[in-house]
Amino acid sequence: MIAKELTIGELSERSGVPSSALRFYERQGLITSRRTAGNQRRYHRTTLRRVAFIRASQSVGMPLSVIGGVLGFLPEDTPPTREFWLRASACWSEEINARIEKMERMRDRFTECIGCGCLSFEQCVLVNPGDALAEHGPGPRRLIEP
Amino acid sequence: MIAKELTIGELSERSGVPSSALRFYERQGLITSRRTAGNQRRYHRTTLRRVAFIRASQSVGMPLSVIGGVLGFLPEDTPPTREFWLRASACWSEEINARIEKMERMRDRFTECIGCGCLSFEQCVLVNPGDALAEHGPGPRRLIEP
DNA sequence: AGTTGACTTCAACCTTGGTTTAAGTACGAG
DNA sequence: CTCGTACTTAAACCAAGGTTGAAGTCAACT
Repeated sequence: MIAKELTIGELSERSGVPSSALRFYERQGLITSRRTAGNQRRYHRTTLRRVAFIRASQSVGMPLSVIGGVLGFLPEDTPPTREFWLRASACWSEEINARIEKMERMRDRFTECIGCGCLSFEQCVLVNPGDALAEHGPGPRRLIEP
Repeated sequence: MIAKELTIGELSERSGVPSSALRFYERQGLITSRRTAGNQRRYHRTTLRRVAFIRASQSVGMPLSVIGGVLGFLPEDTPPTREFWLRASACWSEEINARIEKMERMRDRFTECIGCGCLSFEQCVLVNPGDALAEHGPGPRRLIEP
């Protein structure tokens, strides 16, 4: 038989991701599907990998928008190359490391600040944080420009 | 003169926090106010400290619900003791450290997983994360039971 | 051919941490 | 007392990442 396509139910069961979430991912452009004559979705088998990548990336804290950006480099109907995985991995690691460092700085400042009892609006970096909410980084440059 | 109470505008200006946010904090029970005959809010001066604590805690990633839990131990009309600050600091540091460790584990698993190319639903811890979304920890035990 | 279960869409709803807006009321300076 | 500014409320809205439900259609088994 020719490579079997998956219905949304099958993809859902095999990935453990609810159909509603899969439809949501598709609306967001993270996955794509063919439609049958009756307007039902049929997924290429490689979509399983894409979904796995999405969930794994989410589990390390990546927002869907960024994941989508990276998946844009992955051709829809071919299995991802080993190189893709390696670059994605490097990219995520970098992001995670940046976040860890930021949290470490925060923790140290907090302890310091509390320790000296200075919690006031004029002096304290924590209370008037400049970079505290600067979450919108440049994203996966490494993957975009290999 | 007797210890001056603050209007919401004064509290807002002195803390740098918009009035809308202060009203929101009050609805959430994080701060309290007396009302004038005309139904306007008047804040005790110590509220400035509470607000500072709220913003500092937010800046290290604490959700308002948890901050509220901790502030529950701080009497409304007296300035916070040094001991309170120290315990709160210890409490937050612990939380932050836990989050950092979790992210480090995630990063390592991700690299490992990607490195071996195993990104599949049955084997991969990342794809079926047990603790990935276990954000609802026991909260500030250390402060509750000193 | 009929029935059942899986599929379709759209819209409403959830949480967190607020902001914005409208309509109305209070406070304080002059 | 009047005027302008500051205050009050409720309700609607934003982002993310979906879930839930209603109403209707498709696919497949018998």
